[in-house]
Amino acid sequence: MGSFQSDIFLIFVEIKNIEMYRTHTCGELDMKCTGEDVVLCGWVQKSRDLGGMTFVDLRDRYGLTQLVFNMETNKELCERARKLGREFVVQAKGKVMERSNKNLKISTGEIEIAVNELNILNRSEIPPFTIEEETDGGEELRMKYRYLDLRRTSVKNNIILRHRVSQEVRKYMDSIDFVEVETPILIKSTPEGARDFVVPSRMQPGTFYALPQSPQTLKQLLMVAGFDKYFQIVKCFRDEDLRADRQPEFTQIDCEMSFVDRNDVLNTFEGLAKHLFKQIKGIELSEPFLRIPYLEAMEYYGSDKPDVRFEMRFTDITGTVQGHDFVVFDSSEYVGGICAEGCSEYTRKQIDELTAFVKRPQIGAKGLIYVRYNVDGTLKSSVDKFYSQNELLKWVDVMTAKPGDLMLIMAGEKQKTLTALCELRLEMGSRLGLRTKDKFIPLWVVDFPLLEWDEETKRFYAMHHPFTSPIPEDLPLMEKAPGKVRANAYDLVINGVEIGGGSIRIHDAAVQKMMFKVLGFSEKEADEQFGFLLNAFKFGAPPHGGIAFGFDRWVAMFGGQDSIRDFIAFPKNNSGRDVMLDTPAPISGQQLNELKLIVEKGE
RNA sequence: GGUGCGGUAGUUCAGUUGGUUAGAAUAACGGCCUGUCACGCCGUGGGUCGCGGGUUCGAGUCCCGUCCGCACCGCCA
Repeated sequence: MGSFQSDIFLIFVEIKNIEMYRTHTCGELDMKCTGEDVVLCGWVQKSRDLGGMTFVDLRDRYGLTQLVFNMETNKELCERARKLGREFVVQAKGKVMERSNKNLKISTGEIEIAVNELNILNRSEIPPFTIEEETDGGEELRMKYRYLDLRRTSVKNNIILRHRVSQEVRKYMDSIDFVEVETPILIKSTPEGARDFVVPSRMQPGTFYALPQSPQTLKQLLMVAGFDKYFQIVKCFRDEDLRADRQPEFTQIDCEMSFVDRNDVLNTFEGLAKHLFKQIKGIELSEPFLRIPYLEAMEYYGSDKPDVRFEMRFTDITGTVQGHDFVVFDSSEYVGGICAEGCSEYTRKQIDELTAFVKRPQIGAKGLIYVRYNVDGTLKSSVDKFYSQNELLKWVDVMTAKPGDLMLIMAGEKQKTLTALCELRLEMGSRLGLRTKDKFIPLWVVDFPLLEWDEETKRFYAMHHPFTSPIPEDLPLMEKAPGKVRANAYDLVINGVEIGGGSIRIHDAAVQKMMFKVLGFSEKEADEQFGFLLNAFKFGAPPHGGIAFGFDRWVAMFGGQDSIRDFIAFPKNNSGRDVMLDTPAPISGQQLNELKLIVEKGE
């Protein structure tokens, strides 16, 4: 007790005597500064006590600078330096000196500070994990002490990268006349889409705000208001289960424009994407981005977000292979395959691995058939019993295989098989090293279906949202074949990651009415849920459309990682908890009373 | 809601078929050391084997339940 208090007193005295905390950061001194008197502040990364002298690595946001203490020059100071613990906060005054032994691994490695005054600004407990690049800390511990984790270079750099991207977004959007407008966080719950987070109202007990899943309707109202180019970097909330690339609160670059068609929107935001790639990654994407229709993406890649860094498209060989008494193929709705270049020498073991891969419960394929197209032109397959070499040669033709290739084939119900082939294709892409982190191929997926049929509730749901406009030429189909109507919608996909999506919206009251009808909303229900929007559309809504980008994902992609978690300062864990804040948590009885809420106890 | 993997020293992990006092590395602490930068050398302390129950002469190890973490499926307009 006594010693703790005297420590406080000591620190207090030291702080009082400080006139200027620091003259430089720990990342900026070099040989040009030798001889200068400097003052540095930072955290003790590590100290190395060699007996006669002691080295201390001082760290701040900018880098690492070595402090040196010598028993011969100043015994008392050197002994104090020896007692510094990890993560102590100190101020060091001294002279910049050239090192006799240089460390070329760090930018300040040619110099060191010969310290003549050392002030301990604050002490630290022993950190629960090492604050180093190769930390010994596990995920959970790092999240609990996230403020310590954020001291580590890689996590810190991710957060700085995020800052840089947001700055570049604002710079670019401003340069093309977009206005950033903040929209409210306490809004209204809507039935469609993801589950809402809700906030109880105290003033009107029994009623609730909802947090926005996106500012969709609000940005449309801004279009009615005449802000013809709007954007916002904005938090969105969805109460759904988490993934490595999904957090319950996440950030979007939300954009909307008036008097535009699809091309205008795609071109504008291709511009933004190119700007970011240039500024952040130094990559010049000069070609226009590829555009492929949804149906084509599904047919050739089995996914609405294909990774097109490599080809390996699917070939439908149903017609070629059926009718040879091979019951697996004959009874299948779809038989398709991919051709893995140069893999004909795959061993039995490797093929078994792939078979096990597609049979995993998550993929659920029944099996995998292979055809080796050997370099000598012969063919070896797992279905040799049913197909002659001549028959197999037809497959080679259809799949445009070359000697040395390996054809991998799956069969079954079409949709399921395409999905399984998609996983197999990605796996082969990874195995062949075709999915390199430094290569970026953006792609617009267009012409999504407007509606999706749900078997459980026996009704259509909007694939995007209920304000997405149909492609004009499909409008006549709305009444008789709603499932066939294509939406004027688009996604930006980069390296198999859905980075953003949007659409041209409905601005015509009659079309909107038709849409609600197909979705099974009565006029009354539509009015209750979206009356504010429908009402606004009566007062001169301009034609408009827009897009929203997953900001966290985009930053993570620039940072070369699949998980967005380390690009968010304080993320939630797998089950939606903030383990640092220890929340969600119960609230007090008084709070519940004020809100007129009763919480049921137990299950 | 479901599937898989995991939970052992402050931390990251090992721990055989169920069998003596549960180990290693690292961190911490003490000592030695004048050019370290993953410093080196010597020494010391440190364990609710997630929690509860069961089987057994005996459980870190086997069984049941439960909690927590990670990845994935469902879900995410």
